[in-house]
Amino acid sequence: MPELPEVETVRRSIEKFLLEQSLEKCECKRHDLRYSIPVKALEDELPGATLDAIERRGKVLIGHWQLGPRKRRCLLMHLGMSGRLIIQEREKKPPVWQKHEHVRWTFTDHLLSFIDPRRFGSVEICTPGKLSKHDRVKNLGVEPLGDEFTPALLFEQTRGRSQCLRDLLILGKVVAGVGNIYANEALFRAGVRPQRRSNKLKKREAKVLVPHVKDVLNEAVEAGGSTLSSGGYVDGEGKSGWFQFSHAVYGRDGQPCPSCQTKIKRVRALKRGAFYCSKCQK
DNA sequence: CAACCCACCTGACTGC
DNA sequence: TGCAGTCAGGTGGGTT
Repeated sequence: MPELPEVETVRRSIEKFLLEQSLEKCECKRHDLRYSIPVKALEDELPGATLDAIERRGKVLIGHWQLGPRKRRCLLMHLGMSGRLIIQEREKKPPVWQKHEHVRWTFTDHLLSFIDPRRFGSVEICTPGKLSKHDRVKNLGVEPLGDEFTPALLFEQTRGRSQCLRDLLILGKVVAGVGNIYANEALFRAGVRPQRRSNKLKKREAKVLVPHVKDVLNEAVEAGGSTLSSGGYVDGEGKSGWFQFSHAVYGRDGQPCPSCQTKIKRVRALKRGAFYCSKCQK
């Protein structure tokens, strides 16, 4: 569900409302998410701490907490397919736990809730020193919106790989945070089919694909992400995104291509849909 | 190492 | 209205 733009939108909500705030308590309703939630550390160690910074690596949110003069911890949060982080103003009475609300952080003025019906998401904790070696972070490719993601890097990384480009983009080893929606959209803009083998990508195609990946992601962040259906993604304040109305191919199989009116096709790869225009994309 | 398949889990939607 | 089948924004483990 949440790809980089959705995670970035949530990150900004958290930054806006929770930075420098002190944590009063943390409660865990259930721990059996994708990885077992460290209940004891969250409930016993974290209260009294201050959220110093919130950063994003790919689709992973990393909260930096100051627990004491020399004690710091990093909280890694992944939203999986259906996860949400919702911020509410604190009322006199704590609200009843929602269905699928698994963790709740109570700050001085706000509540932060981690809600995840499918439980593919995770909440983990580690020390700052071990952050770069953490399982959720250590194998991630470059940030797509950063300077390291260049046509030269993409071209070099496509050599010797036969997997299709859509998969190369979403699997995170080369570039981190691009999911199925934005991979399909960027490939459409670049005129390259999602099922094209990576090692068949030409240098001049890499040159246009990389800026399109960046543009699609930046536009989606500006639009607050994509909300695909009711009950779908919302930002920290519960607001839907609207980039779904700008999708050219994703989820539009059978509908006309916005550029040439040809019917958008859908194929399956890695058990997931890939969408393209057979006329505009080669 | 790379490619591929599958499982994890719940809910929304489609078609009969 | 119900019920079965299909699909979903992600990712890591196992197998070939």
